[in-house]
Amino acid sequence: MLRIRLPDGKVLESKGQITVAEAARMIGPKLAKDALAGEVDGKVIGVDYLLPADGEVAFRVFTQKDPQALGVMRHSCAHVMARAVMRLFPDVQLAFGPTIEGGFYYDMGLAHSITEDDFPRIEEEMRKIVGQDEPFERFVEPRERALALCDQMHQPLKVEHIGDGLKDERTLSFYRQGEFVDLCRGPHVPSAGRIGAFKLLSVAGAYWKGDQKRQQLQRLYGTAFFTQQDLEAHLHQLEEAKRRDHRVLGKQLELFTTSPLVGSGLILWLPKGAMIRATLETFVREELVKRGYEPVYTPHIGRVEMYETSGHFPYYSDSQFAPIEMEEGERYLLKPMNCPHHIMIYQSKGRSYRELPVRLAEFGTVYRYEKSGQLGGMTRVRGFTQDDAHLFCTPEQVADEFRGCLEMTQMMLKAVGMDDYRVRLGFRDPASDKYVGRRELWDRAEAELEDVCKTMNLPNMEKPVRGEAAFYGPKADFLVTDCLGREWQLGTVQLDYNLPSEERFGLEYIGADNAPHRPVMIHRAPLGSLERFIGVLIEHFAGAFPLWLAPEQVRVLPVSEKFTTYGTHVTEQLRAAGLRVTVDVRPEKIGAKIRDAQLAHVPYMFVVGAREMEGGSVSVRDRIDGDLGAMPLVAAIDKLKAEVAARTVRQKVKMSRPQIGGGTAENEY
RNA sequence: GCUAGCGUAGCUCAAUCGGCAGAGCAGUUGAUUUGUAAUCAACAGGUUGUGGGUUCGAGUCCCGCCGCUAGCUCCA
Repeated sequence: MLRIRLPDGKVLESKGQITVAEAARMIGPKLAKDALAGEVDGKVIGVDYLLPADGEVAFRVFTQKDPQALGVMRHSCAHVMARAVMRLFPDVQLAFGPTIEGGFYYDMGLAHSITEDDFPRIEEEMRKIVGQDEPFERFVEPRERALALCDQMHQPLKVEHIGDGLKDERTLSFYRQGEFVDLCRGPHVPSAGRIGAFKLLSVAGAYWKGDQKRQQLQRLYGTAFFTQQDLEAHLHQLEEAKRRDHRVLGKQLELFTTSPLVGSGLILWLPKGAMIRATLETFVREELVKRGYEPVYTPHIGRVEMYETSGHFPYYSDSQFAPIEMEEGERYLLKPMNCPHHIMIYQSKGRSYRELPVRLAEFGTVYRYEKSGQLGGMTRVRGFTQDDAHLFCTPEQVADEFRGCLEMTQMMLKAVGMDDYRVRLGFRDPASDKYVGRRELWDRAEAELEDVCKTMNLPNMEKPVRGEAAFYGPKADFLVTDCLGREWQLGTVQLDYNLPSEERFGLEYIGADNAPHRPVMIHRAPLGSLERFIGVLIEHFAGAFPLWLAPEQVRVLPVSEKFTTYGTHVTEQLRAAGLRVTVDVRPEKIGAKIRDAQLAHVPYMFVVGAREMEGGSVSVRDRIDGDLGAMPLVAAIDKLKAEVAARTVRQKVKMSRPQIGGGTAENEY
C-alpha cells in the first residue's frame, strides 16, 4: 500500500505498484495526458518510473507550465539533436549532453567539423524525428551488459565513463528512441512529439571531461521551448543583449579602444571612457579617506625575488609576462599583484599596535599574461587597474575590518544601482596542494570569514565553495551577471594569515606587552578591476550613465546659429558650476541636434533660442522624460548639481539577468 | 593555449561562378537660420588585417602570421 501525497495536501492510495503516469491518471485524465515528468520526494523523474510499492511519498506531476518540465524536455531535445547528427555524419562518438541555463548542449566527437552551415539540415532532421513522435524508452542494464552494449554501439567515451565516472553504479540506465540508444540517467519526456520549438545556437570545442590533455570534442549548443512564441521571445532577448554588449557600446560611444600594435588585452581609454573612470576613482578616493585609508603609490615592476617570497611568481609563472632580465642576474617582474609592494611599505618602519589597523590604498595597475583565447572586451584583459588596498591589523581587529570592507563594497555597488549580485565565499580545497600556509591558520581564517558574513545579511550569499580560495587565504567574492548572462567577479575581500607569516614576509608589530606580534592582512578591491567594472557598468546602464557618471552631462543646443553667443554663455556658466558640458553649434536643425544628443545618451539637453535668451533661461530636455519646459539657468544648474550630489540613478531599462525561463535538470550524461 | 568562425572606408554593411572595390552614416565644403529624435547639395575617403602561393586575372581559392568572436581550459 502506497500513500501518495499531492501538493494540495490530498492523499491518494494505491494497492499495486504503479508508474508516475498511472498515478497522474488517478488525479485526472487531463493531467495524465499533459504529464511530461513527475517528482517524488523532491526528485524529478520520468512518467514511466515506478513509484515505491509502499510507504508514503510527496508526489507531483509536471506539465508544460512547470519549469522543471522545460528542463526535462530540453534534455530530450539534446538527445534528438545527437540522433540527428548521427544520422547525418558517420562515426559519431557521444559524450555528455546536459541541459544548461537557457538550453542544452551535446558533446560529440566526429571527423566532420560542424559549422553553422550544417545547422539547417541538422534542424531539419530533428524536425523529422520530433514529427515521428517515437517514445523515449528507458531500460536498465547491469554493468557488464551496459559495457558490452556501449562497446557494441562503438561508443568508446561512454565505455570509458562507465569505467571511471560511474564506477560505483551497479546498474546503468539507457534511453532508446528508434535506432538511437544512449547511456543516460534521464529522465525524458514521454515521446519526441512533446518537444516544442527548438533551434541550434552555436558550436564550439570542448575537452572530454573538461581536461585539456584529453580529446577535444565538438559541443553543439541549442535551446528549446514549448512554444514558438517563447523561443522567439528568447532569441529576441539575445539580440537585445548583444546590442548592449560593452564592446559594441564602447565603440559606438567612444569609451575605449584597443590596438593590435599596442597588444591584445591592453585597453586604451578614450576621453569619454576615461572621464567615467576618473569620476569613479574620485568617488572611491573620497570614500577611502572617510574610512581611514591612506593612499600610497608603488612602481609597476618589482624584483622577482619579492614575488618568490610572496609566492606569486612560482604559483602563477605561466600567466605572467616573462621577467625582464638585466645584467648580473637582476630580474624584474611586471607586477601581477600590488600586495608585496604594500607589504614593503608596511615594513618600511617598525609598527606599534597603536597605529593598527594600517590601511594602504592604491589604484594599482597590474599585468597578467592571460592566454589569448580568454581575452575579451574589457572584462578579460592583460593590463588592468584594481581599486586595491591592504589592511594590516591585529587578530582582534580582523572581524571589524573585514566587515568594514564588505560594507564598503556593498555601498559602492549600491551607488551605481547594481543590486543584482551574489556573494560567494571561497574556501580552500583540502585535497589540493596549491595553497600556502599552515592548516590552523586556514581553519581560523575560514571560520572568522564565515562568522562575519553570517552577521551581515549579504544578498544571495551561498555556502562556502571549496577550491575557490586565493592561494594565501579564503575570500568573499561579489559576482555580477552581465547582459549576456555571463557572471563576473568584481569586488573581492580576502583574509590572509600567510603572507605576514614567518615563511613569507615575517611581518610584525610591537604589542602592548612590548613583544613582537604577527599582524593579519586583508586584501580588498570593492570594484575589482576598473576595466572589468566599467565594462559591466556600460552594459548595466546600456551606455546611458546616470548624471553623476555621464562623461557628458549636459549638451547646450542653440536653436539656430543666431543664438550661438547665448548658447556659449550658458555653456560657460555650466562649466563654471562644475558640470561637464558641450555646446552643439553646428548649422543643424534643432531636431537633428536633439537626436544626436539622445543617441549619445547625454542626460540633459538645454535648448536655447530667442525666448530663453530674453529671460536668461534654458529649456530643459531630459534624456528619459523629454521636454521639461523652460526654467531660469540658475535653477537648472541647481537641479543638476543636486542630482549629481545625490548620485541619483535613473534608468529607463533596468538590466536584468536574461530571463531564460527555467529549470535545468541535473543530467550530466 | 585548444577547436571553430570572422577580418572590405572612422562606423554599419554590399560586391553573382575568380572578371572595373560600392552604399548609408560620420567627415570636409557650400547653401539653409531652423523650437524638442535625421535640411539639401557637392567633395573627399581603400595596398580589401598582413606576408606568401595558385591563376591571364584574387576581396573571393590555398598556406603562414596578426587581430577579433564563441565555447573549452584558467583566473593571484
